[in-house]
Amino acid sequence: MTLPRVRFAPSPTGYLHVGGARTALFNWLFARHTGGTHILRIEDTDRERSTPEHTQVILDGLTWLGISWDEGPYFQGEYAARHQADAERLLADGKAYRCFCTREELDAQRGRVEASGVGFRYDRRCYRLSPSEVAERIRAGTPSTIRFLLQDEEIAWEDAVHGRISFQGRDLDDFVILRSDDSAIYNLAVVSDDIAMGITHVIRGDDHISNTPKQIALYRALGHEPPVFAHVPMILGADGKKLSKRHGATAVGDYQEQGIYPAAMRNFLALLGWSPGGDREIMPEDEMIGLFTLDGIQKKAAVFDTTKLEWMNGQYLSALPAEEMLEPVRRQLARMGVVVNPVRDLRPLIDSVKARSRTILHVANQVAVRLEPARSTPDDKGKALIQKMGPAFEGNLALASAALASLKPAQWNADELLATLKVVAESNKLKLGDVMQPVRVALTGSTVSEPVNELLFVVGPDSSITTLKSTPQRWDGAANPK
RNA sequence: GGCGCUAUCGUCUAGGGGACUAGGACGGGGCCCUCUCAAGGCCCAAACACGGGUUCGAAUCCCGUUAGCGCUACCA
Repeated sequence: MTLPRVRFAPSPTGYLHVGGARTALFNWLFARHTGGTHILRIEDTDRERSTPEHTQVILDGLTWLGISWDEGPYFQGEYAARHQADAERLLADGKAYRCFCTREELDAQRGRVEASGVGFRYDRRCYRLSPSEVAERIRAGTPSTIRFLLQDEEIAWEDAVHGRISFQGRDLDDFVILRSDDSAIYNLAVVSDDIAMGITHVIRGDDHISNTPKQIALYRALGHEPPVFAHVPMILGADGKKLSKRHGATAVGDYQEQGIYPAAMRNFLALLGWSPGGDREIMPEDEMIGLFTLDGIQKKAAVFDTTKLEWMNGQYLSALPAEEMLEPVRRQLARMGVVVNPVRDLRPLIDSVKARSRTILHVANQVAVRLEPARSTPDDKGKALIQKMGPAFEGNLALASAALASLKPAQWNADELLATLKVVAESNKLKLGDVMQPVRVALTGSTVSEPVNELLFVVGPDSSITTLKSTPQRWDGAANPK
């Protein structure tokens, strides 16, 4: 048995859309699961809209997601000669014919037919031209396209995700396969390339279902068996409409910017329209590959739920060694204008905040505050606490900072810090929280953080004490509203 | 309009004729833990679109209706 050969075939006319990324992911997963070959083919035949920049964005996006390819990238534009030869072979075999209708004529025909409330199909007027008429027009240099002569017969296939799908030839059009400038139309180019590249399984979006009967007809006319088709469902926005820019982030680059970790994105995308069965959610790469099958693919379109993506990202971040997010965190800090001493080890800071973060951005924000606590400002809950405690906020803060200031450098560790704060609370007949919370808010601006003793440890003695002491002045307005 | 695809909690899904009092996850609500929060644990609310069949029995099979989506170019 020959190993499967699959391809991801994006057109470089925009960024890498999450829908495209998921199609790529399914192709890749299928290839890795079966030991087959994953081919990347850039469909750049739309010269108007295709750019090398877009190609690069797609390549970068796939790489970021950890989706690799074994062959390519091939560029469809390089196979124009073969496409043309295939079209002419069809013409010679009587399976296609020249059409001299102009765009304007066709638009007019279409307008008339659609006005009468029926679906438009080309009326084959050029197919009825006599050989001498055709020859005459060619001699006169009349531009022509080549149209495929579609037989009136049932065209059906066993779709790997939908089961049997069938179309009637009479519902389809004699579609153009070669433009008047001799360049191939999508359906021909795809079939020609898929045949040439030995593609065995075509895994692509649902929106191609209606192209499939035309492509099957082309395969047969060209003398080849069609591959297995697997049409994967679309990805929708929260309103149930096709995902588009209106919905906010739709490019994988956007999620990279927002601090999503690639493995989490990949895991989330895999589960959008595919399920291994049972309750599996968070899956390492090798397990996903082991479990992936085409019949685990959903028929129904899926809504992209950003909240669940962020939850999943948080799960990944919590489990990720700080080491592995060092680079993205550093990049983000630089973007925020936080100056970091190159020898400073950021890992303990990352470890202390990652469990409370859903994105790399959250991690970086919290690391920044721990690096420079003086940049903290109270958030809403922080302000509420300050108000609620009144003068006790500053008072307790002073008690805590005095005690902490008396600690020797060697005592600045989580255990000693906790013990010290407990002593402050007990000797002043305060609840632990009444001491802890002001410290936490002063250092971070937030009522949420790692345990306060760990926070102090990670911020360090000098920075902690300076910040604690300066906070009442720093926040004069916030601490004494109105 | 024509053709096609789809239909289980708000969302992602499990489910392949009896195991369904329809399971899990996100989100929501509550409790526990705790200096706070996150994580974690426990609990609650929340769905088989509708109508007909087939069958002893249907979320599961068939038909229809409705709704949503896709395609309907010398775009891909």
